[in-house]
Amino acid sequence: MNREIKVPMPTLERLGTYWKYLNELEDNYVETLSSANIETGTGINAAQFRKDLSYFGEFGRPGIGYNVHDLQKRIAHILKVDKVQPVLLVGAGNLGSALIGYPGLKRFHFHIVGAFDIDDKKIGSKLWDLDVMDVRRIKEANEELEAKIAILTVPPSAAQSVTDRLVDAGIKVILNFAPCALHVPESVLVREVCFIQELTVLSYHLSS
Amino acid sequence: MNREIKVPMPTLERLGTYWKYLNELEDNYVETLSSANIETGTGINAAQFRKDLSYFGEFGRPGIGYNVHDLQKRIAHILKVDKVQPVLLVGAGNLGSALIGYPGLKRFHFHIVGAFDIDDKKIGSKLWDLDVMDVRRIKEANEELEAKIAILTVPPSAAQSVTDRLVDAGIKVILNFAPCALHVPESVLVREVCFIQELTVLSYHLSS
DNA sequence: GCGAGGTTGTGAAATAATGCACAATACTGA
DNA sequence: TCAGTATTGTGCATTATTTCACAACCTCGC
Repeated sequence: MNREIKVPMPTLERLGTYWKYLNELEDNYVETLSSANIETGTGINAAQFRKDLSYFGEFGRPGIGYNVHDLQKRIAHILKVDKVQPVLLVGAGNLGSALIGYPGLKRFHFHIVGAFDIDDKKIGSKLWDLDVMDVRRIKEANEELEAKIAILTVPPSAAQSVTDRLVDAGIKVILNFAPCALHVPESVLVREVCFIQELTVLSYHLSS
Repeated sequence: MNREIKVPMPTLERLGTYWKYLNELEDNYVETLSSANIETGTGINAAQFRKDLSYFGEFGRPGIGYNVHDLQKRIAHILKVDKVQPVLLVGAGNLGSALIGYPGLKRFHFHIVGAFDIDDKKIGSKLWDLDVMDVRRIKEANEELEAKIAILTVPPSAAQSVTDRLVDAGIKVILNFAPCALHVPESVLVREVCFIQELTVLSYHLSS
């Protein structure tokens, strides 16, 4: 283990996979597992799993394996999902609405605590159990909500201006569903989710 | 250029980014660009862009750069998105509905031609302009539709059984939104889209 | 026609990620 | 107690990916 070296991005991404799998095992009352079980369950190489964990300390016992509950808790702590994470959602369209209704978010401790839009027709309406608020008041609203994470489901034309507001409102990381590159300060991290891009990769593999 | 060597996955993924960006430039009547422009516009290193293209041939002219329209067309051809790609969608819930209504799909030549569900209450209803069909009849339906691509937006508990049907119906690639690993034959390619995992990566970066 | 300035395509170097292999450790049963 | 079997954590070899650096090429203006 070595806390000084920065953790590779692929390791971080796999950590989420492990965590989801461990949650599933816990639900099924599995108490113990080995790295070989991880390989069977997730398709990720057993040595890779052990190496990934080694960035953060020691988690298992030689000859024994890992305790499912402990490992789940410790990975949750590393990923900062051991407590509820408040999340803002901007863009109350079809996709935004679908995300708010997505049961996985709550299950994994991401709670959408505020929904915003720029469209006067949407502002004030209900989206599930949330009131859609005016995106122009997002800074004000987030003084109370104190979210650091935002999900962006606006059309690409609005994405940059909304992003500027989010940064101003104290948002530190953004999950961007708009198919466009966002310009943010160094300190803010953006991850893109692009269905089109996923589909093009798949499309390429047809008949080749 | 070397057609014998298999193209790295990261290259393939970036190809989609280039293609989207080229479409945008075309819309803005830009005729010519250099690899340096790509770096500015997409954040991807200029040499990386040139190397990526080199897997498929020569595209630019030394001293000049690239023709936007030509490059767009040639990348579209490589990705097999130069013609309309028919797509099946299984799972007529919130997320499925949002995807059908997502304008980006049509714009980039992915046309959802059939929607399916297992729930009798949904079968027969309309989703936008599509009739929701019985997933048990998907093979039959796809004999006419001839889609090779499927999007899966069912709950994890149903994912594997639906996947088996999709494979049986001649689907070759699957975009999986269900948060679970799918078991498919060698010849079928699956890509996972997992919001939770994206959020955990972002969450990790809070305050570190 | 030629030099200056710009740009590609690509071999080679540098960097990053993965997977092997093994010492160290733990349990089980005879 | 000890042999046999299982499993971790990690150094190192391997493989994959990115980036550098430069020859080859193109245009323009004088």
